Amino acid sequence: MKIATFNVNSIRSRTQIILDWLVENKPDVLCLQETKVQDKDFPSEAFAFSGYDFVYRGEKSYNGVAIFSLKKLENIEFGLDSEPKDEARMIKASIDGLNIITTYIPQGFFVESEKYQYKLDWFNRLLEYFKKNYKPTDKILWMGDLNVAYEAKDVHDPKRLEGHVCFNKELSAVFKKFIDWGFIDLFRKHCSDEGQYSFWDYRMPKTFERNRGWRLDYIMGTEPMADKCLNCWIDKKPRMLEKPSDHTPVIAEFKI
DNA sequence: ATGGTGGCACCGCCA
Repeated sequence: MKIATFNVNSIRSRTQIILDWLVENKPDVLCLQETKVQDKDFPSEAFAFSGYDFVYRGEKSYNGVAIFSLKKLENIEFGLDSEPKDEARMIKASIDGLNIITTYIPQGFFVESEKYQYKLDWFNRLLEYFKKNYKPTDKILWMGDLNVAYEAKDVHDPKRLEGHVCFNKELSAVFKKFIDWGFIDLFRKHCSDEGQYSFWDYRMPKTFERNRGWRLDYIMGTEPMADKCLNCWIDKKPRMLEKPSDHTPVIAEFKI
């Protein structure tokens, strides 16, 4: 079984890239973030004959999440269980007793802003959601654009970037609470190398070519899933295409 | 402090 997550930065502008990627990689599940489309404009027709079941929740211009699955998605819920639910940032679904949660965590703007506080609150509310609804012994995969680089090796210049809304000690401490509860970073289970990133900022020149990136996209699994995880890697090929997203997919393979 | 780009919506906002 193969599971993937990808921040597409607009599903309408990258429909063909996603379709091609599904055909080439045949993941059992693909979670998308930043679809940037309200539900009535979601390009459902384009995926109607893809062989995938899919669910989505979006809003105009910003955010938006989706899950594609070869097996039928069940027990679908949108958003957190506290207000604001932020439905366009979270979907929960299950397949054969495997719980899949995808999130697009708020970016935070800058640390002194209310948006950053909202981000921290969002993480804490999500942790409460996990604690309330699940046990660490349940089969859970939580994946998406988590907008956190957990360790120094998850950014290209930790000295300069310390204090950024996606890389600072306070944020890493919040993220660590998920690890302490029982989530395992499946990429790091298999690869401890530096220089492994899933995001390269468009706003500076040649970030991808110079590998000035960030690892912001994760597949987190509870122990029963980590035990079954054969490999987890970052697929840079979509980032080499003509009109790439600023993110690239992360994939995990399981012996299931 | 986040911008040199890119996406969307609508002539600025968000990453």
